[in-house]
Amino acid sequence: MSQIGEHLRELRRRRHLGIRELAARSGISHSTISLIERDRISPSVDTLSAILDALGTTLPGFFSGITSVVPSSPFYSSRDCIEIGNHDSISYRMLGVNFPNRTVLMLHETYAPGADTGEAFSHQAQEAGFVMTGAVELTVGSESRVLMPGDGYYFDSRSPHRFRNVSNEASQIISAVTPPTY
Amino acid sequence: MSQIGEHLRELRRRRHLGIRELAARSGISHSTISLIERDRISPSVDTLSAILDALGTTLPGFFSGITSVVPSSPFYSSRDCIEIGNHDSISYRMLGVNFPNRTVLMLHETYAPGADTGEAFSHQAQEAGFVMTGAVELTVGSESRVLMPGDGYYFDSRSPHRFRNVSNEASQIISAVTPPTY
DNA sequence: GGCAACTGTCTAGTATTCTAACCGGTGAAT
DNA sequence: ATTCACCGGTTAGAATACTAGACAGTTGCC
Repeated sequence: MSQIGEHLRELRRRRHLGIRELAARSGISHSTISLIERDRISPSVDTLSAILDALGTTLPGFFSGITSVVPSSPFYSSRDCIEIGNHDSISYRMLGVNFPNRTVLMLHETYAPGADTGEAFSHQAQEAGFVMTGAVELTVGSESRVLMPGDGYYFDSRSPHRFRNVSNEASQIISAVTPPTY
Repeated sequence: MSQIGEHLRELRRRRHLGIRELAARSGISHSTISLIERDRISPSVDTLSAILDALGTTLPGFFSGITSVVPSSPFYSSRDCIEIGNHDSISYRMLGVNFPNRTVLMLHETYAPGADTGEAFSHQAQEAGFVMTGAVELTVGSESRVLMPGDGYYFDSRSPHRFRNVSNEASQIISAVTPPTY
């Protein structure tokens, strides 16, 4: 929304390009670019991608350069941690909701007895965590192991992985994923 | 962009969320999400951002580039977590010792009653953590607060910060720092 | 067998982005 | 001072994203 227009305009100016010239190179009309740069419209990903192409940039590069200037409070009480799981048998409570340019996804995970994530496949990221309560069977690739409180894990998320609560009480894990693609 | 839909669908499935549930949380209609996931339309940045918000992800995280890493053994029992603290009153037990190209420093921190880190500056990084037991007074910049079990924090490590155990029992924190500037 | 509560897809209509053409302003050459 | 070339901004109309609601398939309960 906000910084996109400003950021785009700066990228263009840095290359000493006019709006019309950028339009010609990207195949997007100059009026559209003008509107985007002044935050009058929110471009589609296709449109933005075409423009960035002409600037020699990429979508990841573009968004990694955006930094919010809004400072947020460093403290998060229990109720500030928003739920991003499916509520039923598995709870994922996320930390740092409004943190600008968050680079790590920190979670407080709670699994009901018998809860199972099912197999999840490659997202390019790294995952680490400690088991706090209960007992969790973690499968990564073809390996499997039951982790007890105090134990932990660290694996590349590109390997298919799966968590299963094998205790008869709630299992809790504190985990971190970076980049926060989960 | 063809892989956007597939990527988005996988993110959603990984959380065991239905299209309708995600729609309700993001404020975007379920039909739109369906169309995006099947690459029938190219979402506007606003729309995509709203959806990613509900998934606990960010635009930079979503578009972040591909890094290939060869995984080692993903499991770490308690005794595999090496101590990097000073052993006296503060313990820092690190996860993923020999993980190649580690991008996050995951710690199990234990503070004896009264233990105090003193004021610390750090390199550019981000820190997040959950308090598990005890009570910890955290000071970041000029702000200070006592965090109880279940509470957490997330701040930019460039701000001077300090941890102090204000309970009469051991306080434990599970934390993550990225990049692992240690 | 229903019936209810899900799942994801499809369609008709609305809202928004995007384009083409036009607008006034600047500066340089004649 | 006119003309020309360029700049970015504005605006109807075309193209596309987005929404509400209907549809079919699946699961599970009675």
